[in-house]
Amino acid sequence: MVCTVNDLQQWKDFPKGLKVLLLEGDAASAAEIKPKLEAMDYNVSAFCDENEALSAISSRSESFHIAIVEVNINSGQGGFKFLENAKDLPTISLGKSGKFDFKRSLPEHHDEMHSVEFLHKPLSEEKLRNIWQHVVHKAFNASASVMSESLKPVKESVVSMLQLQTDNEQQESTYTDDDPDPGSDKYPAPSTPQLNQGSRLMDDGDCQEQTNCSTEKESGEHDGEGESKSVETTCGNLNFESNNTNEPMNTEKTLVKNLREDSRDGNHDSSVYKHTNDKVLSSDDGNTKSSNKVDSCTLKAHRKKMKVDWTPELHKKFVKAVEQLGLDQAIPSRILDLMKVEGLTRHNVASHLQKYRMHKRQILPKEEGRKWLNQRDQMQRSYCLQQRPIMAFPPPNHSNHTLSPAPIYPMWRQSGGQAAAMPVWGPPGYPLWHPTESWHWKPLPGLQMHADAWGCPVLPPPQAPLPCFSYPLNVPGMHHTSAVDYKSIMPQSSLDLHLAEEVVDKVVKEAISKPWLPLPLGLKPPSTDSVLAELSRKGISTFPPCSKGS
DNA sequence: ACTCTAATAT
DNA sequence: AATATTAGAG
Repeated sequence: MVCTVNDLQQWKDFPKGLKVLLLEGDAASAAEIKPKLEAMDYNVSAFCDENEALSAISSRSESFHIAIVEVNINSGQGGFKFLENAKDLPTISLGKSGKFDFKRSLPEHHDEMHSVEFLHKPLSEEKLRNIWQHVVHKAFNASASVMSESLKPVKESVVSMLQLQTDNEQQESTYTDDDPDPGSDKYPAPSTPQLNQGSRLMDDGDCQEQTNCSTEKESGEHDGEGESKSVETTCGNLNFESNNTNEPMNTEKTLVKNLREDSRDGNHDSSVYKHTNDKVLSSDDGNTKSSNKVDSCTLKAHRKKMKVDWTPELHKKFVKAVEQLGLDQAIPSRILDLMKVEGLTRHNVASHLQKYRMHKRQILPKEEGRKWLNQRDQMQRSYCLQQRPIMAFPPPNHSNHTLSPAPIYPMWRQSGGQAAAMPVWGPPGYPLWHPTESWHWKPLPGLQMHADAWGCPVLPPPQAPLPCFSYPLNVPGMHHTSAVDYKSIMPQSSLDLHLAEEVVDKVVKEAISKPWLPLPLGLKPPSTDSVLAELSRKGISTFPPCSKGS
């Protein structure tokens, strides 16, 4: 039957001797694959007849560790029956052609249910070799169900890990030398150069955790989790390293971490950082070369709080939530709600928010100050522009002075107090916003993808599009808005007065504080429409009707 | 009870 | 270096 964790532990030179059932449509391909598997020291039983295979597993099911089954979508019985009946076995489905996504063509219930993986026919050696990982996975699966819920994370990390599995480690043909650690570092990841940068600090985190774990373990003050112990050990021995070069099985790569509120919260449901879409993923931001390690820490996690890995994805969610909330209302709890990331705690968010705000405060005022002067730079592609041309100047060649070359859009400034964070976004596909004084979110040089980390090119949520100007409103009929207000609203214009830009700032300031005057620099006031939209967004609906146009 | 901030710990 | 944790204040 299925391998247990213990089995694995005791398995001397795993995966040598792994018993593989091969069910192939035709003898020819069976004859082709079988030797390959055998060359890897797998113990292969090949079948061409589904029923034979079935009776084989039913009569001595314990003698197989894994099955590789060719499924044939076109012919009614191509392997499905076997799949149905071999649920106990980790089963790899084999697709005839690599040309189409046969996985999708499978009857729904065959999806994840019965196969641990789907492979296309021209099988690479690596893929064949890696099948042992599914056995491991299954073992974890089983133990997880026996053990506490808290082990799920482990299982899941293994799962996701396995999904990443791919072509690596071609070099050695076998794992031989009784090394029970087939995934260890001696198989360096052949990742694509440009992808390398994607690999991130996860490892640090893991290591750190690992440290924690062992420490904690040694202190031994633990509930006698005998089982978990054994798994831990096993985990420790199994360091998978896999690379993702495959069709990215739609899944974002995830290395699941789990979190938990501290004991006083008594919040037990929070443990796992994962949820299909809403998981705290760690990871190489969609990159590759992930060196995933399943370590004891993952287990431990259910005791200790784990660090949240604020990946760009996660951060994006965060930013999106913040923007959706409208900045001034962006408080941890609400953000948390919006993010809908399981396992994430308010604390986590708060902490992140703190950083986020600091960042914004640090860089935005400057940007803001320059914006006005910088307008010449903002290009036409601006999202804002499509609604309202702001700039009267034609785009210049290049501002080679200090000005940020990136288009910055005047944003709505929120009075309300300190943190006047503001979204900066732009049209999709435009590499706007290079945070000039970019806070190195992920200081990987050249890793542009992080530009949007704090970056904000998060598009305005369709539900609550924000107007994208911040020019102080001066609408006919709204004259009660005083210049004093503007000052409090945009105090930053005085910040840089002592700098070289002081002249510019002056102009800006003036424009801000005297909205009734004609705008300098060809600036146009915001349209009434935009103003109204913003007002209504802010719940102000009682304003005198005003005439269109300015 | 929650948020914010700063300081400090990991 | 990035997060978490803590503490004090609002």
